Amino acid sequence: MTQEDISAGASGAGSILSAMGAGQGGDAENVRAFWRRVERWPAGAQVRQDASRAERQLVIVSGWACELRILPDGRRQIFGFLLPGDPVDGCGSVGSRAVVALTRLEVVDSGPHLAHGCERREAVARARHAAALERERRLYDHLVRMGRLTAKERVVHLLLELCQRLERVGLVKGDSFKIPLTQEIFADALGLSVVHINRTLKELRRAGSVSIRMGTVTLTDRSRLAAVACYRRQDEDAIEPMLDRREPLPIPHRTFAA
Amino acid sequence: MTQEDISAGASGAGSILSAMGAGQGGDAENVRAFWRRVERWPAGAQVRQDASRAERQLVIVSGWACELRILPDGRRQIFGFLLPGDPVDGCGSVGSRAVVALTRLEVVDSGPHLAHGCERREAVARARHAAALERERRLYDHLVRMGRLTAKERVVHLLLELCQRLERVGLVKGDSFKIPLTQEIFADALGLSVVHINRTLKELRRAGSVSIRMGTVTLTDRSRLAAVACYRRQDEDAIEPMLDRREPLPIPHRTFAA
DNA sequence: CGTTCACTTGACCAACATCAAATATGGTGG
DNA sequence: CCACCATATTTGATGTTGGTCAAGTGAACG
Repeated sequence: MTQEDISAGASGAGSILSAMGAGQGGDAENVRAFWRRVERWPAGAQVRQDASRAERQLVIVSGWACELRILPDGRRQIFGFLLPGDPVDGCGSVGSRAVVALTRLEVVDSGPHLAHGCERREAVARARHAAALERERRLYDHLVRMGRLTAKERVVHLLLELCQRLERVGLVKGDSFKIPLTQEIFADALGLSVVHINRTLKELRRAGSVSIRMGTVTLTDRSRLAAVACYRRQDEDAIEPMLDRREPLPIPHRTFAA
Repeated sequence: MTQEDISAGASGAGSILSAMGAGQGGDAENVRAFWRRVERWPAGAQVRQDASRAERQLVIVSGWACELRILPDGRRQIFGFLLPGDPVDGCGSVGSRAVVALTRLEVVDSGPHLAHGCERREAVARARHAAALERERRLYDHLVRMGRLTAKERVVHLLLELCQRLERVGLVKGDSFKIPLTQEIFADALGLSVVHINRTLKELRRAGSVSIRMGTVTLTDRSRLAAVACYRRQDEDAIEPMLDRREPLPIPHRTFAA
């Protein structure tokens, strides 16, 4: 896959990395200092957030990771994927989930940029905050996927999300992008079995809307796909249309008594 | 249900409300000022977080609410329940979900306590941060429920969560507590149909482990229930046992090529 | 070349959804 | 206190989605 392809352009506009001055905008000295601080993790490694240094705030430069939990009996649930430009930590959710590298990973610590007196402090803080909001929104989306969407919808919905996120960091070419995921990982993310993921992909492929082969995904008619999968892009969220039914929620109007 | 029952003791130790000095510990004058600022919402109302006043930070004093989203075709997904002592907003997740009151609701704004110079500032900020961490953890739990647990496990797991949270604010008597929820709301939270929720509850009742009647839930052997539902209490989370399989995650070790 | 890992397929089964109707339950107005 | 009504809960019959088991295929890597 060439790690280079995946990392290329990861410092897209608005991301934490660009706020740190890693992109083309920064002066050469700054960029060199940036890369000197990059850490690398092998695929499969568990990325630990050293609790003793709370101000440490890792950001992914290249590669993919995922957040997950494994139940005592072996069942796995993946909570989401971390892409280039994403911060590794939530609000600091230590103990409630693990972060595992899915590919070779390059990360930097954005913590120093939050120190008093750093000229980029404001921009980095803003970018981090925006990223946290988006992350929360993604968790809601994921909840909707698993709670209320069918298998086909789930797959399309997730692919659309990944496509949109990768697009923002310049990792989508035309209608195609690469995902370093096995069908098994897909299954663990979407709460389905590998076999059923496989059949669902086959079905989507047959319908011509989605093609996944050798780690390259192509989404031909994204707006149509978005409609069938109830996908709502990140930039188009008003709270109003989220409840515009005559009957938002059947509120219990009975008074419970012992 | 007597709103009074539900609100009683809601300012348990460690909560935001107790940090604000609403409990028995505070002086009378403070408590009176606290109650003067309480706002009320009717059941079914959508609690809006006025975007123009970002520093507004509502906390529930009494009653239940839920966070949810409704899809264009009417499918509903509830993301979680908000109980007395909980802050209404996430990190400020405007637009990605709605908050709806499930009962009559009493809320206060903890924003003023975060102003510079307030003597309780530190304590309130700490409590808010702790609440945010817990909330994130609950989202993960919910994801696991819907992705990897069976219907029976989901119900038990959610009931255990609610029980533990209510216990912390003094709303559990013995093994029993009250929930102002219909089975339909339960279904929307757990991604199941009402009918199947009903049958699952019946089954649990028959097994003697759980009894739900008239809005009162009784969990007899909680530690056994926790075992069967893969429930992990909030206080016992180490990250280690979360991945202690020989094979944490099958990492794609094949290099995808176009 | 054999081994390993991922993907694919078929046969069968269980969990859960859907549809429709009956039966509580509690609130309300007489 | 009773009859009535709207809401919730419960149940049965039936269909669909997705899981499980097992076996086979295909591609990379040593």
